[in-house]
Amino acid sequence: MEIIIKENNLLLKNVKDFNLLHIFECGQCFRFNKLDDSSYIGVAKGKVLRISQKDDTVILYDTTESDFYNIWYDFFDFSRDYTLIKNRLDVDPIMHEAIKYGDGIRILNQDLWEMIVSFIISSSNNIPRIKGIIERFSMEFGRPIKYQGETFYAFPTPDELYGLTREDLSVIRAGYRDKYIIDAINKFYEKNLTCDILFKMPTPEAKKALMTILGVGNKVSDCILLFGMNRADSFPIDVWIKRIIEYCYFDNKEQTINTISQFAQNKFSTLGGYAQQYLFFYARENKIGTVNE
DNA sequence: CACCAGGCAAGCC
DNA sequence: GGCTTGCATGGT
Repeated sequence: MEIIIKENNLLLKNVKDFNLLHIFECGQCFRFNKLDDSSYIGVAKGKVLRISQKDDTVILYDTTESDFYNIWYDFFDFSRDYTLIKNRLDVDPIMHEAIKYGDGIRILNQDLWEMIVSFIISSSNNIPRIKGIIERFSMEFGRPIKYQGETFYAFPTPDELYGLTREDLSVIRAGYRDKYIIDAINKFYEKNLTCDILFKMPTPEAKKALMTILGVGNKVSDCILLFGMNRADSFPIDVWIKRIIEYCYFDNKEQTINTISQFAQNKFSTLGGYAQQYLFFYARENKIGTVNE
């Protein structure tokens, strides 16, 4: 990868295993949106980023070299060799197809606190509405950031949120999940649970700790581990993953979550998280296992 | 009008 | 322990 500074923009040339559309449409990130020119804009790590791609050239707009190295290099997981991951996961015709279809997916390293709240909101919900709730949440309680004459909002921190009541939260229209968000705020504010504490724990222990938060169960904790803590040994099983695994590997017969979890563990081991993203994207975009499939 | 959406907690047995 | 049910809201 070659880095070129051009006016206020940063050009990355010869970028491998990177597809902006797949990265932002595979359901891992709720705060980036496509513009008319098919670039993406969003807020992460307290900054606004606009980014575009043409073939193997990626442009980060209005970005300094130091922000690239300090923030976006890690955010886009550029240190990881996805060619190696794809080769290791290419173990059967189904995975081969899913990897080919979702080529260029990367698992972003997003803020842990943001992932906790975002995936609490995600439960029994659909992606457009999840994005709406998170956007209102940030707009109401987050710090404003000016960018090109427009105002964006950072994801609010536990300190900024402490003391909010369910009534205060009603403006974001999260439904019954508001009490779960408040429980997460309290646990973080009281330092019973912090990002530092969680990062120091091995995956099974971190999962247990996360599940002490109300509204964080088996699936939500796996998403938090995968998207907020870089724990690719977790394999979140939602309705889509359950459906595609049953459809492709179990003759479309219903299986328990435990069976599917064991199956993924045996098949993908420590790369389960990456396998999950390819399968999720493939299943959703092709409506695998649904009536219209 | 039902039914569903990146599930979960609480209440049963 | 496992199984069932209610849950806010908005889209189809």
